[in-house]
Order: sequence, then structure tokens, then C-alpha cells
Amino acid sequence: MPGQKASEETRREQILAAAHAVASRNGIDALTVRAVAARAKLSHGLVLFHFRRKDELVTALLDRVLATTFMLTISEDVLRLPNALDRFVAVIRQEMDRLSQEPRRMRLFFEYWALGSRHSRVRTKVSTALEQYRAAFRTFAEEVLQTHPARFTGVTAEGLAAIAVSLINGCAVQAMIDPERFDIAEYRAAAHGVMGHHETRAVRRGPRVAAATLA
Amino acid sequence: MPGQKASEETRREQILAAAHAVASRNGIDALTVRAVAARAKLSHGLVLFHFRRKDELVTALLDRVLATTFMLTISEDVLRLPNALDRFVAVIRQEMDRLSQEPRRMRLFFEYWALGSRHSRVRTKVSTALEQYRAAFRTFAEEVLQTHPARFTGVTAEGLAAIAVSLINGCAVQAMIDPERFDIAEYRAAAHGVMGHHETRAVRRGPRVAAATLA
DNA sequence: GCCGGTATTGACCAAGCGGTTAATACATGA
DNA sequence: TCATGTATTAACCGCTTGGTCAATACCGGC
Repeated sequence: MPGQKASEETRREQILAAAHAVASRNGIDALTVRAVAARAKLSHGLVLFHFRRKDELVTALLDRVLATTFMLTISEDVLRLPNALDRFVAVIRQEMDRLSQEPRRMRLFFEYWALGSRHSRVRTKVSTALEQYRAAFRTFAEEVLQTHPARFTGVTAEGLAAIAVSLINGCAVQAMIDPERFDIAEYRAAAHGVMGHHETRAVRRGPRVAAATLA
Repeated sequence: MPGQKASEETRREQILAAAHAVASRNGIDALTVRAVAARAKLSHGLVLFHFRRKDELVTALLDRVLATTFMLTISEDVLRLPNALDRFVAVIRQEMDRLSQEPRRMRLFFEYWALGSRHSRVRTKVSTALEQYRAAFRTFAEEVLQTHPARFTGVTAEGLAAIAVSLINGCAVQAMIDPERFDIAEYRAAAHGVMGHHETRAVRRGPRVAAATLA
């Protein structure tokens, strides 16, 4: 009765991909061992052979989700912007676009997030991932604070980074729950106005145009 | 075998309270008919007698959660602040404090939120509740934009309100997942610095002191 | 070519789920 | 006081779940 065999790593990867598909489509509590097995066209016993407990599967999937969701990649175009505040706002805008275009991945992440308040291992994983993500923004935030000390009085780099992440998450969450009614361009413009309002005129026009074309 | 009887409304209230307790403590997927019945010290058949389907119970609980979570009440102290931007920031700060002090209620709300991306009735309920909440902020935002037209160029009242809600949710969510490591005072100060940085000096000190004592 | 280790399968289990229903005890009005 | 209606209970049903396990077919090494 057994079917074709495969290497340990191949099978785990296949099963994880199936788990990702199931959880992404139907939510984290539809992530049953049987559903994953069916999606991967394997017996459900085999899933539990490679991931001894369902918990292991859930945790492994979390790693995959975090790695693909909160990896901040900065384009060279952004780094080339002369003004620190422009760079900061550009990165925020990039992430708002990216995450709001992946509502299902974002929803899955938020389901893990809520799960984390009860499941300690999930909590620490989510926490550290977010902390790394925030740390990436802190780098930009520090430059902003050095360049515009008067603009953000009493604001720390950590606090500013936290604000940035909140704006990004808030945008993604809004886009997640009702994608059509949420006006992402308006939101992005408001974020820009709140965060990136400064004196230099020449550099300000660049991002404005970019926002218009993207929206 | 039957026990004491009670009026329709009394029982529904009792059951809903039990449901709230269960879901608040153990999460929304621990909200089983049997768990609610056990919590209320009733038979699980009785729960399904008053709420014909589990779905009805879940939806009724959602109404309760939304009513108690996103009801914006404005103190007269806030309304007495002369500067529109100060009022705006004060309301944001108040809500950050309130929601971050209720991590379990907030987690329950987010679980419903995530659930809403699959369950249409949940989605519309959550959506409209959030829309009302945002509308309350829009009132303040309009005053801000009238008072400080130069400060927020290109920003609409709706967009500014959305930013405010994002900051509040971001704060509450951070506080939800790891309450001790998250520095709410720093976050609040940053939000204040980003949003409420303006010229008038006398009115600015008030909120600063209030923040320090509350933190 | 065959042989041993193991990846794979399907049958099985107990537990828990939402939902139904007949029996029953409680309240209430006559 | 008694009859009637119904809120309440417990037993039950079918189903799904996570997890176990013996049987088995595949594959690499000899």
C-alpha cells in the first residue's frame, strides 16, 4: 500500500507547502493534519511521521510565515534618496504596499499573533520577528532624528520605529479586512503628511509622484 | 432532572457572560457550546435552546465585544483643551491607554477580526464598528486640519483618522503580545512627537505631565 | 537479485464537537 | 389544587479531530 518514497527534507518541504496553502486559504484553525495530508496527497499518518505532533507542524509553518512576511529588503533607489526622512517614509510606503497586497499572508500572520497570546513558543517567535523588523526601521529612524532633531522633539528612535511598524500594520490590516472600501492611497498620503512633512522642497516632489503612479 | 427556570433575557445574558469569560480567557476557538455551558453551570443543551446555533452565540458575543471595545467616550477635560491638535492627540492617548490596559479584550477583538476575513457577517460587523470608531476620530481630525492647514498638507480628515486608529491599534497590539517588554510611554511620546508637534508652548506642557504621571 | 531498513499506508482509537430529542420538573394561571 | 406549557436535562447521534500501530511496498547496498 505504501507509495513512492522521498527524502526527509523533500517531504517536510512538501508538507509545509501544503500546510501553508491550507492555512493561507482557510485560516489557522482549518489547519488540521488531515487537511494538510489531503492537500499534499499523502496519508495523514505520514504527516505525523515527519512532524511528530501537530504542534511541530504549526510551529514550523510559523517560521516559514515569519521569514517570508517580515523580511525587510531595501532597494538601492531608496538608499540613494539624499534625505533621511524621505528614505524613512519611502521604506514605510514600500512596506505598506507590499503587505497590503498580500492580505492572506497578513491574515495568517495575525492569526499567529493572536495565538501567541496563549501559546508561549509562538509568542516568542512572533515577538522576536517583530523586534527584528522594528530594528530595521530603527536604523532609518536614527538617521531621521539626527537630520531633523527639531522636527521630532522628545522622540526616540525606538519609538519612531514602533510608530512606523504600527502604521504599516494598520494599513495592512485595513486592507486585509475590506480591501475595496479601504482607500490605501488616502492612507498613504496621510501617513506621508504626518511623518514626512519637512522643509526641503526638491526632494519632496519625488516620492509624491511615485505615490501617484503607484496608486 | 431540570433545574430552576429563568426568564429568556436572564438566561441569554448569563450565557453570554459565560461565553465572554471563556473566549476572553482561552481564545475564540475554545468557545465551544459545552465550555460555555460548563462555565454557566448549565447543560449544553440549554445553551443551544436559547441560541439555536453556535453561530448565533458567536455573533451575539461579537456584538457585546464591539459595544464594549470601540465605544469612544470623550471626557470634558479633553473637550476643554483649546487647541484642536491637543484634543486630537489627547483622545488618541486616552484610547491607547484604555485599550492597552485590556489585552484580553483586545485579543478577542483581533480574533474576531481575523475570523472576519472568512465569515462575512463577522466581517461586516467588525467593519462597521471600526468605521464608526474612525468616524469619531474624523470629527477631531477635521478640526485639526482647519486649525493647522500648513502642518498637514495633502492630508484628508479620513486619512488622518485612519492614521489615528492605526496608531491606537498598533499600540494595543504591541501591549497585547508582550506587555512587559513593550514600552508604552516611549510609544506614546513618539506618537505625540509625530502627530502633535506644533508651535504653541503653554498647552503642550499639560499633556506631557499627564503622560508622565500615567506612565 | 535480493535483502534489510524504513517511509508509507490505512485501519483503529478515544475524545470532543455541534446538534437533536424524549423525558421531566418547574412555574404559572385557573 | 391541578392542569398546561415550557425551560431544563441527559442521553444519544454522526462526525471530525490528533495520535498510534501493525502491515507493507519501496529503495539503496551488497
